[in-house]
Amino acid sequence: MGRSPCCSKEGLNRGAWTAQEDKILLEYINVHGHGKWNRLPQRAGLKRCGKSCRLRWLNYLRPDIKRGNISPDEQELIIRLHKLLGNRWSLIAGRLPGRTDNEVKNYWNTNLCKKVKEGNFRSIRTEKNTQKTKPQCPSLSSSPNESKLDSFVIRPKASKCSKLLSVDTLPLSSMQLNSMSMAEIEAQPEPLLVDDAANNSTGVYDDGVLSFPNVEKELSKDLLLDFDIGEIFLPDLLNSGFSDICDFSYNNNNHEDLLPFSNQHLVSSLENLHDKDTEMLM
DNA sequence: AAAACCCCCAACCGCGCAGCT
DNA sequence: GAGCTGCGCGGTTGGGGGTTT
Repeated sequence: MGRSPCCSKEGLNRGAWTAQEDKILLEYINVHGHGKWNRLPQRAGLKRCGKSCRLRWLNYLRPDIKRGNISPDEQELIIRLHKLLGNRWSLIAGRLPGRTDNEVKNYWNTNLCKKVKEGNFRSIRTEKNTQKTKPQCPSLSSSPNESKLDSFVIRPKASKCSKLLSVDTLPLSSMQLNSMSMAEIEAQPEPLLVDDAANNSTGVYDDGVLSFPNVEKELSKDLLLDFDIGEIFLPDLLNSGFSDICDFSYNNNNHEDLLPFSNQHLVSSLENLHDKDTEMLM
């Protein structure tokens, strides 16, 4: 069938953006907001396609972008999240305030992948754990001879989530999980769906922010949903049971022992948190 | 000094999903 | 349900700056 191009290529600028183009785009977005990217260039008077404008805004012009100097904590988090999620750059970037998926992806491909592949990256927190097996780089392990299971990466269906999980069910470490029988795991309570709670809660605006008091009450014990993402997330995450969950080896062949329950929940939570973050930015 | 090589990263491309008609 | 549009994602490319020979 084929898909029509997103825009006519004729007469459009390509390549690096000029300061003038940046200025025009910024001014337009400051006045009109972003969205409707396909119509934006025409309205703003830019000779660029909508996709290009969107990318420029998301990866470069957005005011909350943090550029350069990826900290050791961020490095470690990227590695751990990549171990868990694979090349889900947007999800990984969603856990790194101010970082874009493009930046995380580039950073991984140019720095961390090599380090991880060579085994050069020593975890800040696990320096003392000397028995780590050498990790592999899932994104590059494309050799047909390699078992796909060698890079144990959860790849949940990439779809938008409208429900939020209560993390009550999450703080099970891999050690806890590994010591549980499947029956015990299946007996774990169903996660709370925030949609359900929201249905029973009236939204109120406070200083222009929509909130659901009942829901927040329910979730106030939920550490992952209650933190200040920018300041608290990294240390919290690195010091939480999350690290334990991630501390499985790429080379672990006993994949049946890696309980999908915990990781699937974790991934769902990350995706949901990502959605929540996105909503908060809107 | 200049050519060759390497590396980084901004930008592009194609595809898939969601929502609307 | 089909078709279309808008948007987001992940893989890839190529320009330009830095380093080596």
